[in-house]
Amino acid sequence: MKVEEKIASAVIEIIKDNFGQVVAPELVTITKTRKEFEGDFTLVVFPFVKIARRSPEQTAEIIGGSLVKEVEEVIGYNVIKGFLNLTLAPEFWLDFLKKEMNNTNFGFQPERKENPVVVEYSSPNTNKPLHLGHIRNNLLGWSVSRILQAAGSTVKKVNLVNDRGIHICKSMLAWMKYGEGETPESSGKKGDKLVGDYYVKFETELRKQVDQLVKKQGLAPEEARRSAPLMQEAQELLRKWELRDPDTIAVWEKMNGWVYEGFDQTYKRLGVDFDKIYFESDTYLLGKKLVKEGLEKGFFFQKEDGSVWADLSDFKLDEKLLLRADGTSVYMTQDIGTAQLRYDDFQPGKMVYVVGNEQNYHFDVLKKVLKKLEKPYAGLLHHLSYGMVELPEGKMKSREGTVVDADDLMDEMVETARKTTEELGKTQDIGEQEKKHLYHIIGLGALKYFILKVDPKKNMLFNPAESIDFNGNTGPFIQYTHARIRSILRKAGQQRVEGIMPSIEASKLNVKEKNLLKTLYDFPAVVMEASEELSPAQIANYIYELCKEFNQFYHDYSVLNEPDKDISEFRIRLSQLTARTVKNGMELLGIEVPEKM
RNA sequence: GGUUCCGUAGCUCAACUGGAUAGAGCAACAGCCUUCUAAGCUGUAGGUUCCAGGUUCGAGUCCUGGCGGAAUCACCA
Repeated sequence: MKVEEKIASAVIEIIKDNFGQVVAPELVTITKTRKEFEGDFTLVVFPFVKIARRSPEQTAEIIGGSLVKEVEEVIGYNVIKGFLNLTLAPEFWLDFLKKEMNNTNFGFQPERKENPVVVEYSSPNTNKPLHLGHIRNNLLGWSVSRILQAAGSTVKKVNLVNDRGIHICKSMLAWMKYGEGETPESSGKKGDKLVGDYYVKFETELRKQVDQLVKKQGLAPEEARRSAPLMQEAQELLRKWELRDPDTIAVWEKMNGWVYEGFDQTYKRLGVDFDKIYFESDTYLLGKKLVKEGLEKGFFFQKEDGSVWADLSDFKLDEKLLLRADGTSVYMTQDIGTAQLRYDDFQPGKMVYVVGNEQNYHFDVLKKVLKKLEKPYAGLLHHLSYGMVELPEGKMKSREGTVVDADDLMDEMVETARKTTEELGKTQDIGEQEKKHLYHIIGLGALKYFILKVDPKKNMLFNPAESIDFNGNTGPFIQYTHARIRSILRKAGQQRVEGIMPSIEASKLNVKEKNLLKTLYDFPAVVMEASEELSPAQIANYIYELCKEFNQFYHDYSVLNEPDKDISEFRIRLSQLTARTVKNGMELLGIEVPEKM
């Protein structure tokens, strides 16, 4: 049991004994004592003053006095206003270090045998290359999966590829009409980029037709868009696809194959992976089937034109289309199918969908529709809704060419890492292979940290002109801190690092060492918190704080040149646990930490 | 217009879920390398937490009403 819990239950006992009432555990808030006050943990006594019928100060005095007697770790206290600051025996912190210093899994919980959590993320369309928005999605999904796992859950990472639908038909059509047989090999283009180009081509050609129709026939722009020949052809292509027309399927398979090759490269470089990949082309039929079953059972209704709808008015939502009049499926249909399939595949205890907040309404509806269908997993859905990545001029728009391409961005980051490292003159004793790897992990570290340190639900801003900093609250700062510690540990030598913990007098601990120990102590709780909140940002902010704490210690005291041998040994252990915590924490963000930089 | 989310230093973000005097980093200014890696450390300056009420011992956080921004309300995904 953790000390905080021990103190909390002691507090409940003390209140019962002294004031004759049992208080709810939620009222007992124990936090870390702020730096400007003396103490380690702080109990807020305001909630108990009514029960105690005494002033906050008197109440705190009574509880504080009893805690010193009842809880052996607590050796002192002071009262400031309604805050009871408790001081723990310094040995407590040393014992903590002793216990954890050789634990390579510090902060990670053993796997519980429970139903897995299925995390869906990435979910790209196969008509466009990945951009900065996808990067946020992928990093979040991967990191959240890793954090859940660290907190003891079994996790299945899945990707749902949007490989069918009208948008895919658009790039197919453009390639068939204007492509002249171009392939990634013939053009040297990355597969996803090539297909993306044809999607753009479709849009530009379509726009020409629309402009014509508006000018010559005076149609409204929306009407013109619908009736333009290219749009008609795309829709015809979709119908042919759903009828499994062999020629259409062949083109579709070929072009999607190019895209997957391109995506795989990007995923690999980004360091994300999946346990299972779903394709909507495999799941939409199941969705249709479920919708039809729902119709037969009377959960849904049909309009005169044959389209199928869900009436969600009992949930205070309106009607939602589930199948078109021509029988083709929509987005919602597919998601019904994939939810079912996923449930059948994994028997999950929870299904997390990492999808942008622009789809909040969609997921609200999906949950309600599944409830209408009386599916047991309707309540397991959790939409991890994250904010958009915005540019200084606003949202990224592919039509205006303001999209930040994922591959280009990674190139830039790695290049900046190279330049910065060379400018700092740190490349001497590093081999070529090693350098390449170093630039990669620094560049991606900067990018990943930049994105993951922001609370997922908030929109965030990315300014391409300013690029991403390597100083201050950044990935490279943390990587640098790790490299410095590792440098000390290398110099200390394996024997000293792996030796036993010296018995030093607890009273010799200085403030920086104690602060560092206290911060390290928090790590397991931070991991749990982050897994409950599905928030990598909490990990990022924690590691940053830890690094700052270490750097202060590093600045003020020497580890290896400390004359008192026991203290030097102790500091080696302390540094060791810090390095490991940094490493473990960064691993949860998918960021590697170097030995040297 | 309805619904949802957001609004914190010039800029980018925190604030342990209602707790003490709202904190970091960038940018600015002033310092610290003969000493384990200066991608570091220390200091100065920067705030009516959008506004107005309310709830209570206590509000950036909760409730109401404004103002400003974003998303969504498709037979797009």
